[in-house]
Amino acid sequence: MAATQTIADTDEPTARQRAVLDAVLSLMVEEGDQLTMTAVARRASCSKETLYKWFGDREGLLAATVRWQAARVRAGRYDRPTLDIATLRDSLKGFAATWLAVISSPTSIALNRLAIGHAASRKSNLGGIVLENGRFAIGERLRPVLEAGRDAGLLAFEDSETAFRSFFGLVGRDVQIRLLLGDSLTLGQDEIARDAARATDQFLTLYGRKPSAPQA
Amino acid sequence: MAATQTIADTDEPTARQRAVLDAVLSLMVEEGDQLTMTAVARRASCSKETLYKWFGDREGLLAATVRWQAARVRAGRYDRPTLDIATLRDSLKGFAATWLAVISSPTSIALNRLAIGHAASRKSNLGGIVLENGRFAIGERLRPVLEAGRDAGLLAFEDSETAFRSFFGLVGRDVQIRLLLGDSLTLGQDEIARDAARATDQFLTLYGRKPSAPQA
DNA sequence: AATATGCCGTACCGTACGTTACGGTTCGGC
DNA sequence: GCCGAACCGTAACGTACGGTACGGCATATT
Repeated sequence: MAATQTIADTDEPTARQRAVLDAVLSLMVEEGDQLTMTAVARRASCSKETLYKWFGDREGLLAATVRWQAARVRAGRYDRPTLDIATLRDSLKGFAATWLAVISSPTSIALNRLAIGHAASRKSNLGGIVLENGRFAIGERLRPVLEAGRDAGLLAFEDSETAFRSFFGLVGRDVQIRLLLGDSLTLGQDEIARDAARATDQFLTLYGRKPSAPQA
Repeated sequence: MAATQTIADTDEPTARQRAVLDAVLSLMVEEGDQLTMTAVARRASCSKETLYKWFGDREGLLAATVRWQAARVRAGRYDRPTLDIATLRDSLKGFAATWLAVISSPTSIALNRLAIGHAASRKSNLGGIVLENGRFAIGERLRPVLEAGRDAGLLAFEDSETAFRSFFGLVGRDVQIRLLLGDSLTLGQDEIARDAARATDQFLTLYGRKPSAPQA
């Protein structure tokens, strides 16, 4: 290793390296297919030699890109779980809207396409990284909210994971798969807000405390 | 043109051609990545020249494969919409179970991965074909059931498409995206049946006539 | 000033793969 | 039994791309 600038899986990328990763993202979004090392080098105005020194190989570059984008998305923080139904509803709506905005963003679409393509061949963990930082990360962050809601007597469910998965389905519906397959589906700000509210209402209908407890 | 056996987009493939397409499917499922023309020819015990004569080029071969698999899945027929709640519930459960079985099958996963990978580059309509024969086909087939349920006073919704999308979300949840990204999620027969029943119950809770009408 | 380091730009290498071409074989029609 | 069409197996071609090597430049260090 010595003093080389090789970026390890855990290191923070430098500013220049982040610029390179942004170039990868922009190229992914615009060209989709043409994500070649030469194209990246040209877009980022760096040499291929530098790419290989920093990221090892193509896989390493892609993995670093996924992590970089994940770190950026993760930036949004969430408030403490609260005790009244209005705040709970707002929290859920916020989660839903954020999630819809993420999965409908061109960056997320391109990244997921890439990871899904690589999931076909075993030798690569891009899919795992995307799952870990997408689907599972949001699940982990929503869980305390759901459990706080249950503790406050606002929600009723046995397993928070199962409850979350229903919420996930009500929010996302067919949006992600349609976008991934190239359907021209556009979600504006107002549409996202409306869908988030609808999904939240439906979730509260299913798992709220007022009506009789659902679930077999 | 002349008497060549070139298969057009609308033609039915011959038995031998279907065998070739099955070889493509098996190769896709097993190898994922290694879907090369040479590998297909070897697996199908045919010459590459024949592949090109029959399917034009690689794109044509893949498109024919998608259509072939779609035709096979479409084989399942569905009964007439009925008028009592028990039959409606059974119809919905049947749809849900079928859909879960499809999206969790190795063939569907491999096919969707391929189509998603190709959706990144514009010049290909594999994604459109998959959408048309998957998501949209099932939507079209479920719609008469939903509308019959509404006409019979069992369901309440303004837009059958919107209602269907909620059903779609409640059934699929995070299953498809997790499988596409390589998550090791296995759905057995009993699990599918349980999930289908749960999703149907939840859908009926949201859109059934008995409780107050939901939806803003 | 001299040397070293880090990086850009580009040329280069090896390989994988889509596509084409061709010789040999099987088979239906005459 | 002969002819042509269809098809198999394989070799060959062209290209695209991952990865490497190298010359030049700019900045930092001594």
